[in-house]
Amino acid sequence: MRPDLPPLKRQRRKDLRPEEIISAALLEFHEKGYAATSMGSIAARAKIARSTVYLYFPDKEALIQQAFEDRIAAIFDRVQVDPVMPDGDFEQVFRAMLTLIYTEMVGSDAVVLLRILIAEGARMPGLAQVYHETVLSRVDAILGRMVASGIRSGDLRPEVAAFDRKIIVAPVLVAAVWRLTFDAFDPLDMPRYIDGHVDLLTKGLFVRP
Amino acid sequence: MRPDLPPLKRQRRKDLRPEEIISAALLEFHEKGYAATSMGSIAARAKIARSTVYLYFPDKEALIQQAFEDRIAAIFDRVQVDPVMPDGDFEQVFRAMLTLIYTEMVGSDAVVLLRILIAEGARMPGLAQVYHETVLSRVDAILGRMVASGIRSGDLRPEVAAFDRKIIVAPVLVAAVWRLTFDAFDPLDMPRYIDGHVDLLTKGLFVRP
DNA sequence: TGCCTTAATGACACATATGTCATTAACGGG
DNA sequence: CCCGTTAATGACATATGTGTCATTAAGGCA
Repeated sequence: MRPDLPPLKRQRRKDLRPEEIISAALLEFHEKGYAATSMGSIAARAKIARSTVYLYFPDKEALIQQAFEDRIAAIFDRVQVDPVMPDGDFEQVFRAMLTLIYTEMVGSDAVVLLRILIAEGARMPGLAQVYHETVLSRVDAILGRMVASGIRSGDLRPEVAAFDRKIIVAPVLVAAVWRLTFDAFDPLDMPRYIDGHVDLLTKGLFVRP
Repeated sequence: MRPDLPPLKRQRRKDLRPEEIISAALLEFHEKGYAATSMGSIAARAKIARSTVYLYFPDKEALIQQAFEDRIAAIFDRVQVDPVMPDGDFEQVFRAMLTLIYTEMVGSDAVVLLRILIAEGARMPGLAQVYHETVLSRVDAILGRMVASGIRSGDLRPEVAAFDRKIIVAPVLVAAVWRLTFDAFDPLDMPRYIDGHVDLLTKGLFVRP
């Protein structure tokens, strides 16, 4: 295991720096939180001088803003499916969709973003807005189309159209928060959790014969 | 309107200070976030010298810990009902319980605590533990009793017993987070939200005839 | 009223963060 | 191969925060 200690004399790579800095920053934010993280520790993690960071980002807020836009774009690139799923078995459709959201939510940078957003969102409207416009409104729109289609096909109760659709996906967010905060001493049983969620949803949303 | 500027020479009141400091601290935490708040600004808000704070709390972490315990106790003092509600109309029971949780959650210090918890919980296990042991496990226990009773009476589907009960109250937490973060530019319609939540819950939890 | 306990204060020594700028050296084109 | 552009650096000036301690004065009691 070669220790990367040989300090590998200074390198010039203008185009790679931003991404490296963002990655380092998100790691630091994850460990210490946004407010408690200094530009110095970010630079250290990226193995560059602190002043180098200022070459690419005017300050910490610009950095987190850029990080948000980048990572959110990455998530949607990865998912990229616009689930116009078959109108067939709606329970299956919901389960598939929720499983997708769960896996995209718990793994990856999305959780870190979420935590920063909750912690600092009120003081950084830019972040909240980006997140709202991209992630939230898009998810809501997709859900809206699914629900409308389900009602048309007679699978879903018409009253569901009036729901605030945040209610439908709320357990996902709670699961994410739980893993961030309480999982250490009261771990979440994900399969059981998802089963419960789907069961509650379908039995609640579907017209009973 | 008498300006309270006349600096009202220094007062000695050992017994009132802790509460005053905690209140000031929570206001600061709410505005700037926990990590970004300094002992100095807390002292300023409480109108005392910074060094006076150290007379009562060794550091910021001890202060927030005490604040948590105090405020959580206050919430339960205020609520204090152990809802062994009538087994009659379960939809009404759920609605009453959820309305209670909603009002206790959105107003008051509970939201500030929640935000701090999500932001810093991973780095401050003490906070997470207090919150988990008091608020969460108690709410879960109450819910558990309600569900068991509902199943016994034949109102609730037996499968509900296997649910992770966090799913049932998840929309409450989402509403709280939403108000903290997105309400400024996409306000939450609470009555409609609660209606949707109750409707989803009951139609999902109840045995259909 | 005047004294004494001690709550409250202001200042000190130290630590950490920010943003800027003159200097250094990587490395690609001539 | 060397030289010029410029990415990268280290140091400086400034700002803000922490924790401690000797000093001050509030206010209850004799």
